[in-house]
Amino acid sequence: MDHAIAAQFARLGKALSSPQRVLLLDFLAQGERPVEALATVSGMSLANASQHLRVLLAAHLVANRKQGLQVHYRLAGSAVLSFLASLQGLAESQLAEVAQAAHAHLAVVGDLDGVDHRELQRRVEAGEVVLLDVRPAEEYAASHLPGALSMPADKLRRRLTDLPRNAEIVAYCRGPYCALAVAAVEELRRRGFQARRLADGPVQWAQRRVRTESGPSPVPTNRRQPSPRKP
Amino acid sequence: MDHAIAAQFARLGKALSSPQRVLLLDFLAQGERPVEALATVSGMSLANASQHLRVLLAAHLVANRKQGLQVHYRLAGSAVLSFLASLQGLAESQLAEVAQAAHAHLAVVGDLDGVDHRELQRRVEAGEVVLLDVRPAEEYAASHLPGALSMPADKLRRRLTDLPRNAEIVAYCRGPYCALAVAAVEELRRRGFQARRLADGPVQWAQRRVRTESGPSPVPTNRRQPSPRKP
DNA sequence: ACAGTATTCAATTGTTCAATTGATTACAAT
DNA sequence: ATTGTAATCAATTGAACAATTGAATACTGT
Repeated sequence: MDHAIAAQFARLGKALSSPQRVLLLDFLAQGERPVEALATVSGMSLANASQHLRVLLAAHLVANRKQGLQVHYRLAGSAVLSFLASLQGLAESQLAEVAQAAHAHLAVVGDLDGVDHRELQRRVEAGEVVLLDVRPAEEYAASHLPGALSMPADKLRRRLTDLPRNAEIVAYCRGPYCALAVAAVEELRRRGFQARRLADGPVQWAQRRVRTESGPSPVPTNRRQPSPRKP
Repeated sequence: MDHAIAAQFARLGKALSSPQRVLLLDFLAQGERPVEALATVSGMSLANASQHLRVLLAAHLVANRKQGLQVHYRLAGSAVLSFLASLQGLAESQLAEVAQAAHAHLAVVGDLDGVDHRELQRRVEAGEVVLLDVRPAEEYAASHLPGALSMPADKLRRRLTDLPRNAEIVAYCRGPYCALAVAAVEELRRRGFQARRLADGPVQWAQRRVRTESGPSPVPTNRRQPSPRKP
């Protein structure tokens, strides 16, 4: 391999060499976001987030588009998403720290991990399972599992009455390293619901070619029976 | 995703952020090598190569073992190999420079790229194709395609008489970014042989789960008919 | 045109990194 | 024990990087 070509590969490594940029990519895996939202969610100053995004842009890992005053960033393509999946896979297999950290405070008894999404889909459609997407509404809108209800973590408590006590509740969020669904499941169990966490998130869906939908929640703020059934 | 977990992912990115380390990983993808060999082939000083290898070791991307005076390094597992494949895939899809560089001076008319290895294997066994592995002998020994002959690039000229003029010759080396097979094919064509390059190398074999063999060449320096036939 | 907002740019700081050099360790052979 | 060799360590240099700050740009709404 030539030095010049190795340097090109290293460009991608450099882009991934900062924890902040990895964090940004992970958020971008949830869908397109404006700079300010990314800065807030990753805990960086606006200018700093902007500069990190430019680095990712220079590495062609993200793309952006201007809409009014805001600049929306997104992953540069599905290749980036599947690469992130393989990076996470590598980290889990090679870095004991990652697996340990993940399973230490991010696991709940009865986690669904590496689940058969086709079977899950069938159970959702049959009404045996209520799927909860506990990410922020924008991330649900960008991409979610078919049949899932948008139930942002901070609104869960207020909407408990919408949830059935006879069906199993499966909550998911951004992926195996996201704490939202863990907290949601623990809360639900405390309230007497039968709840489990689905560890997969958009990165894993992409890797396993799981079908997704996009668009806003079918039941925005209504107080109706939210469990979707076959017509 | 937590900051601490992102930092773990970034460890891997950091390890890949230097062209020299990418180069080392690419050579290690060919098989286990002692430090000195890696330093030589990558054009680094011994101390420098050693330090880069320690960085890769700290990231758990490589492992080593001591044999006598020498320390032999190898990839830490097959997960690393498949990750390298996905890194190369990402680079090709996202960085126009890579694809361009590769196809500029590393392509030969009639390259086999993304070939069906099962079909290739059949033709090799049927004697319709002579497979040449033009990498150094150690790399051939570490892993090669079944039925391939070890024909290091620097010995090709002396062994031209071993090659058939009626069968097609397919040469491969370290992968799409390796120049050895390109040079070999051009040389062979000048001499009137019917030759093509197989762009795949060990990284691609791993990705496509192509069967490989290891061990020394079946015809070390003999002047015998080297074309392998079915018994 | 004007004010307001989202983002980017530019200059600065302290930190981290890559390569070189020379010294040191670990081991094998004799 | 002594010698030689492979690899690593330690200390140094200059270069690249991350975060902060304040200014500049680009666009919207009025």
